[in-house]
Amino acid sequence: CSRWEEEKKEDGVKWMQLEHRGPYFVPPYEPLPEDVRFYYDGKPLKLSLATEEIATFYAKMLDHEYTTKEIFQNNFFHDWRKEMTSEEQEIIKDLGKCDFREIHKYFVDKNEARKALPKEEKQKLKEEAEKIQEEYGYCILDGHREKIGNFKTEPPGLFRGRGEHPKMGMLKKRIMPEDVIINCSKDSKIPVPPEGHKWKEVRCDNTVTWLASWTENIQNALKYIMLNPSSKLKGEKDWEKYEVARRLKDVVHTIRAQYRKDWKSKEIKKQQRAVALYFIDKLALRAGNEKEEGETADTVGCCSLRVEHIQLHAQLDGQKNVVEFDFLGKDSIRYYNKVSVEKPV
DNA sequence: AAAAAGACTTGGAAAAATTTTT
DNA sequence: AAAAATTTTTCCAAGTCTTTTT
Repeated sequence: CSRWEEEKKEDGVKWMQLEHRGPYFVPPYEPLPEDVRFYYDGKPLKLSLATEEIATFYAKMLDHEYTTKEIFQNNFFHDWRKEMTSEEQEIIKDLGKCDFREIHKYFVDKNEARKALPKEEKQKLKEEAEKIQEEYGYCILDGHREKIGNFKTEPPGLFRGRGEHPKMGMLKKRIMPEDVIINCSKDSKIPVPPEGHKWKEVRCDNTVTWLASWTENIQNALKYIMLNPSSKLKGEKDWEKYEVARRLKDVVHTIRAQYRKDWKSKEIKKQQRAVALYFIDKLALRAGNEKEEGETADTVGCCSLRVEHIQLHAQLDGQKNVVEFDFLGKDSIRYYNKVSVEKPV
């Protein structure tokens, strides 16, 4: 019996049994050695543990272009100050007077030391990582041992949006067991939270595929621990997708004919839809959804294109009827293209 | 009906591992 | 053996689409 033929489940039900060990938490912060110092206004200043940790996030990024951006600096400094003790808040009032260079150097050196480690030391580290992978990297789903995609919680750090993101530099907080919702089957061994902690919630919802989730503090969005694409659940979904594509192949001619007809429609909506469909088909543009302004970088897809994103030319570079696109798409990737289109468009 | 929340997929960048060149 | 180039893997923000709430 092939894995594809296992009994069909009820509508929406994704599994009957799910057992795992919960997410693997990143190790706690290790304080800097005494001789690695932070300087404020030229003088060394000993920081509290929490403040120091956040300082290291910034220090590690010192040679990254992010740290030269004003939004990044402002967001970082604002969030950093929030976590300082009141004494620290009294002193540290200007990011320009903060000197992270010694901390930065410490991490650069540390990285190099790690690279130069003797071969057997490296081997040992590798084996330890594999042990963790064995323990936390797999789950039991309906009797099969399946690989998990991301079994570690995301480490704390500074948010790096893509493109001109208004939230770049904000503090991404450490995920605690108290933030995490565990999803597993009732009869399974329920994962044990780390010593001295408890889960936010343990639930048994077999209509979803995630094993654990938490709310991330930057966008206030949910993050999930899910299976690896090689797993059965994902594989099946993927297969469905290709099935849809296969069916599409048979009707694509009809769709193309329909939208050509709709170009001449009297209804403006129909016309717009037809033109959009044409661009998606011909240029493989993304569909494009609505989204909140100011919360994210300003990017668009096909249906959210605005007039300022295109220019029309009856004649350009020896081609007729050219549409010139210029906009930021997913991840603020610039989309720039000139296409000659069929006349009515 | 609209808006918000939830659940997944996507894909680029960075890191790590591996191979090739010097 | 070191360095450089290339490939693979990991990571995670940012999309899309669906479901739930208002």
